[in-house]
Amino acid sequence: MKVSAKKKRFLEVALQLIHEKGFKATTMRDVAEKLNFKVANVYNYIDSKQSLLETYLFNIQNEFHSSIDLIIASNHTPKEKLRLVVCSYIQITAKKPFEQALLANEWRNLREPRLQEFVNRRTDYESKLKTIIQEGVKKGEFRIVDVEITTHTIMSSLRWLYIKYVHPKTKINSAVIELEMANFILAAIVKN
Amino acid sequence: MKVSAKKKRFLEVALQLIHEKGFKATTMRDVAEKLNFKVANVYNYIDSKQSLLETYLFNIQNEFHSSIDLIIASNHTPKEKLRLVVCSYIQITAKKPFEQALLANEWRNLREPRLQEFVNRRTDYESKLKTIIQEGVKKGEFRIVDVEITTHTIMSSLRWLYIKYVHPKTKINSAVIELEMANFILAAIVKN
DNA sequence: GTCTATAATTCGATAGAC
DNA sequence: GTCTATCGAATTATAGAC
Repeated sequence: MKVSAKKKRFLEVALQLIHEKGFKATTMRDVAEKLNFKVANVYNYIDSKQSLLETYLFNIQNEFHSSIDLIIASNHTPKEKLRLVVCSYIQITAKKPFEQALLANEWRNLREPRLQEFVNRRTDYESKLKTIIQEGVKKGEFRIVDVEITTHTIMSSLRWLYIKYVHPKTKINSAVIELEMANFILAAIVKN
Repeated sequence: MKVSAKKKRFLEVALQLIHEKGFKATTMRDVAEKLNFKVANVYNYIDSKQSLLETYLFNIQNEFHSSIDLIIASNHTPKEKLRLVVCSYIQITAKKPFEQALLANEWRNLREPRLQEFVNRRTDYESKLKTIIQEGVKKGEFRIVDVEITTHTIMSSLRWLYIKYVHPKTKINSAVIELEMANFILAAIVKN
């Protein structure tokens, strides 16, 4: 399915506005105004405001899953897998910082049954990461940690990074960020 | 100023609803209904929906500041200071998990000029933590890290914890969580 | 403190002409 | 695809009686 250049622009503008003001606070009138047309035209591009949110969230969520699935299926050690998860997380964030911001802040605005679907898939991602941690502890690569707390903490520690890309004060070097973050997280749980 | 038991109950119910549904999505009708009276009575307890949000956010923000100010003024080493910051952060979260959730998720709904005020104070808190990290690096207690990234990462890693207290699956032992989190964060940056 | 009634706005979405 | 016009619903907040 082809997406026209106009629709692409619509989706970008809406995404940025929703990030800035929040989903509920962003009106379709806001989006239309920024694109210099009237509200009614919004519905040339989307079915509803809700479906718009769903598009952003499920697309990037799928991307995270594809990425971690590849890593889990690989033959790396848990330590290497964890480093790869961190780096790929940052790469996705770098590529789609606004979507990542929505993932962090706006998913609550989904409605059932999509909300439950989203939460389930997020839990699923957490379980995948948890498996890596667990394996690392079992193999003696990682310190003995509370696996659930550690998994949540690692995920949470990465969650702020979109700010770096949304509001770049200077030119961003993702390699530097990847190194810094991976060092932090690995140092936190790898055995000496 | 005395707060009546009824007002206290009102503030609690409203807080929980705002946490569950989000600030924008929570209507004063929702709150009234849960308290078994009509919408109009809401305004016996508050001036406006906005001022309600401000109350929650600035109260807990002040608590975080009081706490870190004491730690900074102490004679502890940077490493000990960081441990204390982590532990006091968790203690405040344990005491006020719903307010902490608002701090993480709903602050965007503040309006100017209070929004700017809030953001400034938050930046101020970050600077205080940054100072501790910087001191630790300078004294050779901490690895050489990017101080800004590390500060944000530490703060972000703590931000999910309210979930543990809002949805307690089992009886929560805060001492265990404090130990686990402090170990994680200190291991991440303390030199061997 | 509780109610009814209502003002004043805002917003998502549709109808239908061009 | 763009517009005007408008519906219908929801929401914050106030006025005023009891």
